[in-house]
Amino acid sequence: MNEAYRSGCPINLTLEVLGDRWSLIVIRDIMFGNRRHFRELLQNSEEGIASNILADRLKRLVERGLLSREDDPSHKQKGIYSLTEMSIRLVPIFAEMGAWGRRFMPVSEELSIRAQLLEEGGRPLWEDFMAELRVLHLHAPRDPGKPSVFDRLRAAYLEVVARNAAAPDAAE
Amino acid sequence: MNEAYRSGCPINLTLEVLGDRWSLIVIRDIMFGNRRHFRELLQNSEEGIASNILADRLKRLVERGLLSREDDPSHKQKGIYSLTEMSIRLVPIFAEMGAWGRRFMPVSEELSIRAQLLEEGGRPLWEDFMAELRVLHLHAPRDPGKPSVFDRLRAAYLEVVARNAAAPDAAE
DNA sequence: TAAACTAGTTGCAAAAAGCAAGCAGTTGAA
DNA sequence: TTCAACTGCTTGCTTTTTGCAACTAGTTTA
Repeated sequence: MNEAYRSGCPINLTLEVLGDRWSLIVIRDIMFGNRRHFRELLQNSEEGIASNILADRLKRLVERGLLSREDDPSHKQKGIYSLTEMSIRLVPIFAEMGAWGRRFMPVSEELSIRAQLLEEGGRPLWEDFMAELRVLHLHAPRDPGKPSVFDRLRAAYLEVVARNAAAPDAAE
Repeated sequence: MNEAYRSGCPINLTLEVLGDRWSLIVIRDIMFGNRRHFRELLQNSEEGIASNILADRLKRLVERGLLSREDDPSHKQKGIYSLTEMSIRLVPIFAEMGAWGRRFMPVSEELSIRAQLLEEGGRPLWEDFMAELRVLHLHAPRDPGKPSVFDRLRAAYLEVVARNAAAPDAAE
């Protein structure tokens, strides 16, 4: 439990907590896909995470304050994983990573539409999105006037999926 | 050499290239510390990277287009590693990671002063810094009017180091 | 009451990271 | 001209992490 960090550099410390192949993927699925249970995270995983690694990452992320876990009142075995302020504040990093990936990597259209919207919306949209994640995950009061960024991102994604299902030759 | 990616998600693809414990550390040292040779990267490494891992990462990053390597004309054995446009565009990610690390992790004052300046300067400063990295690494023509962001970051760092050397009890 | 579903475990193989030492070629000073 | 120091790595070995597949104990639903 005694964590000795390699250095006090903020980039290094961020990397020590998030710099592996799965931690950010798990947080991404909770954040953008609203997957809150173990099975949802396991079975809907685009990248196919293994159950032992998912279990390990969830445990580690809870220990380190990036996620919280509560029992689901509707099912004695289910746990509900939620973002914390610490992970909600990763939104700008996700947005920048998405923008970079879109520019330099062979992304698919379907999976990059959300990154595009986040990039185009810029910091004001990120702030709205973070406020909304606080409603979803931290029981913050909902701002009645605001349209949902979360829903907008999901709708855009589903629209692309539907369009590509209709004309599968144009996919990717 | 046949790279099969786990998915076409931009965040995943970024993670597949940079999501390990050392790649971004190496790029950080080249970018902010202007370390251009193998030995410089090895011996001045704050985190103590091993030589075999450094060799492997340099090779991988060159293969993947994040660094380029040229022979140093002044020494037959030396290679000079440079950033590419692909890695220069990581500046916003570094800035956001630095800001996040400063907020949530136990950073040291000395090593976080640059992150603080980048955060305060915002995107306009990042753009200036990227322009300057293009001069240093891509042989872009220097803009004569601009004061150097790189020098400013370094000066701020050295100032903190000097201050803490004078009053070592206040050091983190 | 049995099938299906829940959150994980367990055991083992493969890959990656980490450590310490070594190496062939190059340079610069005596 | 010779030798120590320096160059970018490499090698051999151990430890840690990842990945795969099967399995488990308890819970819910039909």
